[in-house]
Amino acid sequence: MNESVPRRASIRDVAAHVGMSVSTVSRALNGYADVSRKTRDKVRQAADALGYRASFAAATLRSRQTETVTFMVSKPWTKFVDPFFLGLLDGVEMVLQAQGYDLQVVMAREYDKELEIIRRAVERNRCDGLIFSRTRPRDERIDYLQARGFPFVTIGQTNRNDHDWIDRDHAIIARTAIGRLARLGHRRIAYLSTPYRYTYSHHARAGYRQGLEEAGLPHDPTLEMECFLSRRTGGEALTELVTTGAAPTAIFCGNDMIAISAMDAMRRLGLVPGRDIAVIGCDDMPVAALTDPPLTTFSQDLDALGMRMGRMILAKLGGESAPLQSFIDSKLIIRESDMPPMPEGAGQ
Amino acid sequence: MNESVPRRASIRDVAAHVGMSVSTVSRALNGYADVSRKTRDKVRQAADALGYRASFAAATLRSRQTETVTFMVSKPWTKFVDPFFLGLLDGVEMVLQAQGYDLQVVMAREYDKELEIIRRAVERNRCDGLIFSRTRPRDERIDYLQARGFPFVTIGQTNRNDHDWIDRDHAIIARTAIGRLARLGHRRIAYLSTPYRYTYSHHARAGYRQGLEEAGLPHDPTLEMECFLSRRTGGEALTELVTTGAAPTAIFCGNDMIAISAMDAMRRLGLVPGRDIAVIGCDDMPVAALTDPPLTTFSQDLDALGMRMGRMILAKLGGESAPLQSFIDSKLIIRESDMPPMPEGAGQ
DNA sequence: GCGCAGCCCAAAAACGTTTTTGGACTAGCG
DNA sequence: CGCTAGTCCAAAAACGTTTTTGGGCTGCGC
Repeated sequence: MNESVPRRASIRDVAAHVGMSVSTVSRALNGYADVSRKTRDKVRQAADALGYRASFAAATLRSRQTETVTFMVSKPWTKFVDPFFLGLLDGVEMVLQAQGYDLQVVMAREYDKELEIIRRAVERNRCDGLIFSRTRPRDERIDYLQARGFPFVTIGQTNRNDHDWIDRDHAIIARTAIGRLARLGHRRIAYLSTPYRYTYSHHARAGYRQGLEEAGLPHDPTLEMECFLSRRTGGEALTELVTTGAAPTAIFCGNDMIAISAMDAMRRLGLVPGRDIAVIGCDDMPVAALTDPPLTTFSQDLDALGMRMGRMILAKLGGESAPLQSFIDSKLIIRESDMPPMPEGAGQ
Repeated sequence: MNESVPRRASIRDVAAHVGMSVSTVSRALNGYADVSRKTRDKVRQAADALGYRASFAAATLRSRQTETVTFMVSKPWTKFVDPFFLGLLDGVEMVLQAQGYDLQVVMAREYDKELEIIRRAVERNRCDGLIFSRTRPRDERIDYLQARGFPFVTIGQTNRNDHDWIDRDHAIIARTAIGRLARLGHRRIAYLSTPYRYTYSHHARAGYRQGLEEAGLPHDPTLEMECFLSRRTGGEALTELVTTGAAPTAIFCGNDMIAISAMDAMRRLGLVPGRDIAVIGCDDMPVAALTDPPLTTFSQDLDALGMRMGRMILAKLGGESAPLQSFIDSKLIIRESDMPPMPEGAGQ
């Protein structure tokens, strides 16, 4: 179809053009020290003139280096949830490209496919390092990569936790939220959890319980509800709590989507979100500032998170062998959804 | 570091294992017709047993085929704007993977870098086809690819328009919006445009003007304002309109972000969005349903758009040479922000 | 028995780099 | 002058596939 396009210049052409050997050209282009500055300049100039670029396939075939990091994005990060994702990528890409690395993103539709996607990438040698998230307490992706010694960084921890990760400290976040609600005077505080298949949900729950204890509040298991994106949303969980008569006066939600969904349900039940039931979310999605009332929630500095991840994976590729593990800051953003409880007897 | 991992099985190993030649194994694995079914099964089985996977680099080096499509996402698609992006990717990926193609995403921080990114991908042979968006009236990315005969599909048109694209019909969208606002009784309708560097902004403006004409309304150039994400946001444009005394009673916004920003400014000016100034947006971002008042806007079926793009690029890779160009449907989603104008004299 | 398809397969070339190996030249030192 | 170290470079091997080329079987028709 495009036969008319002249064959691309190869390294041989460049070598012929400058009257040097192929190996010298290669070494010059790759910045090796044992080629004189004059030679290097001459080679580079010739390469530019001929429009030469090293074939990616040939280079990685020989060197076994792709200079590429793959970021696998899990499917439930979609629609509403994904502002998180893109902000993150931005940070990662920024630090990778500064070191000459390419960032590639692949999508995983279902969790079942994630391991296969990783195996493909690793075994076909399509990247030098991996980044992914949504870690689970027992995560086969991590088992696989650890066994193979392949460099990777995750967002989130696991039970084994002997690998490289970065995470928010969800235990502290939850504790902080409960502490604040308790100080406002709430005594029945529910935890609307993200799915327990993810490790961080457990950390948040632990923080929730610790927060209750510190505030001297009893732990009522019926106030802990696991929520999902489709089946039993935050709204459905809240409705359940209210209609079974176990209504809390405040809720802490594992993420903003749950909080928004719950506030929606409150309105449907004739309750005023924030006033009748206080709510604190987590993530500080852009929408959080726009809800009614504006949502009190926990921020995350996505750029910082992304850049930190980029630096971590680069460190790994550079040969760092000690596990790199770190928490990233998260601040409570106080808006208007966390009001004190209604005075006794003033309710319905 | 990971020297202990046994060398990966190569095609030679599986050939030896089944006692056949390397070429037969290759042909069997790649499903050529001239290898018997029995042989193929035997080979596949051996490959599985040995955990063999063809080296990506070696395969593309020889065959010049990457079986990969690259999607370049432009930077201004970030934070708030990106639900668009991820929904799209989902559709594309779905149809690509059904044909055994991989989808890769790369990010472009600034427009200046986009051409360079494309050149790198094409000239280093990292993909067989490209998808990108945010087309401009004169778009050097497209000039480059067309000249090279490299397969690509864009979201959006250009002035040359002799390439493959998919787009919403922004002229019709704008016309529809103006028509509706005019029928509601509005006579001063502003157009808060997306940046004119993008082709579709011009189409929308043309539709806006045509809509005015069809409604028998005069065209007042001061009611056309170009808006950006940072400098002169929708809110700033609206403030300008109102404070210079040229206030419209309705606005049509090139996208939902502009609309949201404008509604925000209205409140700051003591105006009630929807009631004092009607607003219609475009995109139907998830937030649109949550604004106050809920935003009337134009939908886009992202899955459908993505899948259509996937099919288009596959057709191109399959050798289709005629230009593929198509519009994708967009429906007006009526919510509450497009109210009739206030009765004369009832203002402030 | 011979020729001819049709099916199956093996050997080797080719893809375009990077890396290894080894050697030539120069400068410095005794 | 001879030796050594340092600098620069060339030739060739290697990476792991796919594709090309060519050839050996088997069965069938004559």
